[in-house]
Amino acid sequence: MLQVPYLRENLEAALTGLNKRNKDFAETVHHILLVDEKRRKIQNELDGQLAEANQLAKSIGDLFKSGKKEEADELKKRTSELKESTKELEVQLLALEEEQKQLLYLVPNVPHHSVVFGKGADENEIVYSTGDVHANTTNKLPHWELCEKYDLIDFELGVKIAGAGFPVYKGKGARLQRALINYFLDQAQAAGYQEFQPPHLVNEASGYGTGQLPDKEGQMYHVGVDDLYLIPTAEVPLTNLFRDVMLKEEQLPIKLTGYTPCFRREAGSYGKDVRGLNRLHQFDKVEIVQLAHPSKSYEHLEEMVAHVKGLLNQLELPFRILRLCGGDMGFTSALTFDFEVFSAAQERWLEVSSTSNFETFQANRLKCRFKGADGKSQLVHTLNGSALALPRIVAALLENHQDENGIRIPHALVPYCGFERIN
RNA sequence: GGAAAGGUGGGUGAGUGGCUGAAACCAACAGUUUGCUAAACUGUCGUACGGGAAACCGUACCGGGGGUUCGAAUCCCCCCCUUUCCGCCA
Repeated sequence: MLQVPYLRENLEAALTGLNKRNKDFAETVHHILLVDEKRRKIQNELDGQLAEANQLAKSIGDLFKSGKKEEADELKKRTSELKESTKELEVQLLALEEEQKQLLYLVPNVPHHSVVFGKGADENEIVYSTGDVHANTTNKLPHWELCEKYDLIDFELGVKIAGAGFPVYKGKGARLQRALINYFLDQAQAAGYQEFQPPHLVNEASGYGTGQLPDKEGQMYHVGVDDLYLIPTAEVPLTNLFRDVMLKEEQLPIKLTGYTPCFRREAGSYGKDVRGLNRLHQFDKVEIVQLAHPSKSYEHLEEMVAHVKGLLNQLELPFRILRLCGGDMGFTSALTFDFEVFSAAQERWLEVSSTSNFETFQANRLKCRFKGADGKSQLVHTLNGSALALPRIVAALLENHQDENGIRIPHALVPYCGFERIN
């Protein structure tokens, strides 16, 4: 969430930025500042009364010790008065703090200056593209047919075991999954990311830390008996490793990677969006995460974008990079680049990575800070990106690299697969 | 799941009602000494919020919440977590 002092001192800039999201937050922000003003006033008053009570308690103690019981009793009258009024002020203060917090949960991150105003996905800017994607679309089978033809993935079996959206990978299909995971992890490691294997279930505090709670509660599977959530992305456990942590400036940037399955309820999705591998309840993903110095975070974002770009080039897939407009950007993000691969048979773009800088928005909830040279603590910037999400990559690989003799495995992947062709 | 012990600052750990925001040690940082390293010595060394231009001052925080008291890390109640033993088990 946004920091109140930031809003207080940069009100105009914040509102101008928020306007790019095609929604008006002015009222909420002003409300926050109003509550903040009240809050500070009450705290000031409360602190004064508590200070007096502390003084009195000391005096009473001293008087007791020197046997002046009557004088002590006299002072006690005042303390009981104070006790009542401080109690009342405390209730007010807590209510204001809670109100402020609830209001802050409603306000998304302020978009970066490079983000344009836009109503939705149609207005995203294409900042990179590999060229004419429609040149290679004749006689292509959709990946779900290829999966059946070459016995790679059994969607029906998945329905039997769990339900729609839980595919069963078989034979070379399963091997391809494992190859992609290893390939992505190796590439991340080569780029300086330390590999982690985090838990796949997380507690409520972690959900709040990265912003899935309270906004997107319905997207996560919740294990009621133990009050745990299945992770929708490795971002959640990986970023939360640094919840409530005070770092040293020289530790930055911290670069993490991890493979995890991801679980998403995807309630309300239907039609061609959920066909085959397009949208699943469980899928595999390798994530990269960075905790960065605020003055360097946009350089690191560029670096992450370049990393993902490299992966897609190595997989020999047609793709494009979008800079999301304000209306399409996620709640917690300040700047997001989406990567979309072109699916040759479906002839549509499939999102395979979303790489974002959250600036201090997550760090504020996480309380992940570092101490600068001046000895003052400040919030880190958090960034993350998929590198990459598997299912749509698999869909694109199958559809784009198919020919009459089967499916060609890109060179980079052959050592990981142990075969050059699926047929 | 049953039983017991315990949760204090970056770490170890003292602290059973006021002199404790918290001893001591370690780590860290700055300085002195030193041919270099090491050692030794001196000093600094929690976080958040509020007030202030600043120096600084105030308040809160010893797992979380509530209570007793003029006054709580310390006493009482509830909850959470961790560790150990037993049971179960990949």
